[in-house]
Amino acid sequence: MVTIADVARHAGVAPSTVSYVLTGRRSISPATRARVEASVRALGYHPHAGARSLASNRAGVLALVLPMREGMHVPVLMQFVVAVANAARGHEHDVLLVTADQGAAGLRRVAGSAQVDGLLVMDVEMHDERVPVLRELDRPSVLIGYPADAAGLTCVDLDFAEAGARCVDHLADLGHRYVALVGAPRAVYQRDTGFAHRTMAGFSAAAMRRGISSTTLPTGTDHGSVRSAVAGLLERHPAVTGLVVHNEAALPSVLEALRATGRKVPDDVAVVAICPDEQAERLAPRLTSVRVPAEQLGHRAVELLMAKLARVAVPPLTLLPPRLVERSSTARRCD
Amino acid sequence: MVTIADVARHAGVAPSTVSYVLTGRRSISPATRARVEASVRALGYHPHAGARSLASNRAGVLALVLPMREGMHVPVLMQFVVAVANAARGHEHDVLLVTADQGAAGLRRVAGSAQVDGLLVMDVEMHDERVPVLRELDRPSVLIGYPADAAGLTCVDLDFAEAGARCVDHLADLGHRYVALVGAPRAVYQRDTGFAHRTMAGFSAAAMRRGISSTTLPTGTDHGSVRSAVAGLLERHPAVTGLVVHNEAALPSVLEALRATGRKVPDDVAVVAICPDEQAERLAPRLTSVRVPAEQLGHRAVELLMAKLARVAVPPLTLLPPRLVERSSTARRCD
DNA sequence: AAGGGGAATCGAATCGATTCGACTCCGCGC
DNA sequence: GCGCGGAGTCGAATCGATTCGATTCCCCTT
Repeated sequence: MVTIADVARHAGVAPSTVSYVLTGRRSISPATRARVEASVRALGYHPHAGARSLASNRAGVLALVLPMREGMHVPVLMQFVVAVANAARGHEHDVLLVTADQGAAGLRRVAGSAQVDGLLVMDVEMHDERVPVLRELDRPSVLIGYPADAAGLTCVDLDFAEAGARCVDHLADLGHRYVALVGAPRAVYQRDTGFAHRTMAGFSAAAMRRGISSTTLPTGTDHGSVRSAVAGLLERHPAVTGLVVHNEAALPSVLEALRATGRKVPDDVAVVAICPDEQAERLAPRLTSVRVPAEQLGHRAVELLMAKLARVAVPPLTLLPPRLVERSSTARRCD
Repeated sequence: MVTIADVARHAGVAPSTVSYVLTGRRSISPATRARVEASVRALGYHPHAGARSLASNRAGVLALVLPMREGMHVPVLMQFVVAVANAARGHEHDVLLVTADQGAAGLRRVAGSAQVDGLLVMDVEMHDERVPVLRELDRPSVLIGYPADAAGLTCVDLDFAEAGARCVDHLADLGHRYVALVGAPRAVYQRDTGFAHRTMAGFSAAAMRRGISSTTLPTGTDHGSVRSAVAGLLERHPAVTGLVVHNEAALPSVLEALRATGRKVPDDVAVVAICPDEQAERLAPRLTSVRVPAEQLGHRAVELLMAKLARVAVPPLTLLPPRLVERSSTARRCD
């Protein structure tokens, strides 16, 4: 292995000088800088990560705590992971994967062993056992999603309440008087997940505000159950003309189910989805949707974490504003 | 931070003794062991990862190089990632994410800085720029998928050629005389990806062997293009009665397209998919399929890497045998 | 000409674990 | 009774960077 001493010898300087060239923490004459950089390249020097972390008390690694539970839409999750990895690389950091099934102990382990400088935690529940642990850790963290008690934490999320409301407003503006929310699987609500609750709350509140009728139903992800759920909904509430779908995995089946009952989109029933743009583009018809900005969320989460690492103050809660994009699954309603 | 010296003092022993208790590399009297373990718990001691890696020359971390390119099916990929993370934890290792867009330089960086003990590389192409780099690195690696020249490497993969053949055999056994392969997006073939080629080769060879007609077509992933591709296929080759689909993302659209042309599955056209079991179970009708054993592959890859780290010899190529599960999308054909 | 000050560099201490050699007991065999 | 060997423990060297004074040198001011 090539060490900093080897580079120093090769360049004819002290090891500390090499270090200062590399970290830029002290001024270095252009001549020396050039000589050292040449030696680094000539020898193919990479600083030893362990030694660096020991001496500098910085690991150059962020922990990303993955959720692995029922009802999460995997492609969205993956977009997020990749966005985080890229953003982290932009700040000279790598990403260590921690699976959620390691629970709070996993957080303690990676933080306690100084393996990571900070933590990103996804899919936080309203009452999450990991939240108190994060508070007591000596390392900064950023949550994606936010728990009931977010005091002392830094959270990022899409403003799901506003997203639900936007969908209703859009439908109401188009003349719909009765709308339904086709939501996440029941399990997601049962385990008290913030984003599902908030969407529902925003949806219902907006319907009240606009004075239109609304109903909601949780939905599974397999074709059969989605189909029968949608059919049941339309049977019980035949006046429903607008659907808000917050369940990425069920989207194709929802459209199929509408087709099967002979309803045309958007003429008989309008559909607004909360899902990533690519998915909205890929289905037929192309869906009016509020995008889930996984990429942005990941990016922002890393920015916030880096700021905390640099001891810069950050807002406790960052809610990204939802953006609704109109496509072919909604149209003005002429009653 | 609690150090090993703190633990040693608390337990009334030398730091080295604490280390031996923790690593088990020398014999320790039961009494001392108990005392040290109690102190470790009492103080909440976690060894400093950097210090450990510096002293022992082992990082306790594996690199996982993620593909991030067109045509990969994300849920399968994610299954794989999680399987790797869990398997690694089972061997006291963590997983560091390296995105493929960092290319060979990324590998050099994480290996050169001793950040990881070994590397897992996914989605290897036939002529992959990373392969020569892996050969020259001083750290062991395992590839998922295998390149044209696999000399000196360790590779794991599903036996895709055999998988393609199994599908054909199954259809031939049921009496089909004309089968088609609905494959990956054209881009996947163009960039010379092993698994797509091998499936196709196995498919075609088996058709020859069984003396039945066959045709193949690459397919996109968006609804419209899949639909027209399938419609076109059936128009040009009306005698086709069996479809082998090796394109997870296109599956729902393929079924839809068949329905749209008025063909019944399995009565008019039989369908065999190469996809994860859950997906086969989730669609309507439930699909006869050869499973893509992402979980097993990840697990096996980690096992192989750990063996190499322990300097145990391992086979250069591990091909997992495909398993075909019969479901409702194929049935005996009575001509 | 003396002295102040900043830029550039060096040397040595430091981070926290692992590991090797050495030392102390103790029991056993002869 | 002496020596031998193994079990158990300790002490010190070591891993490879960072970082904090300290030092040198030069320029500029007064």
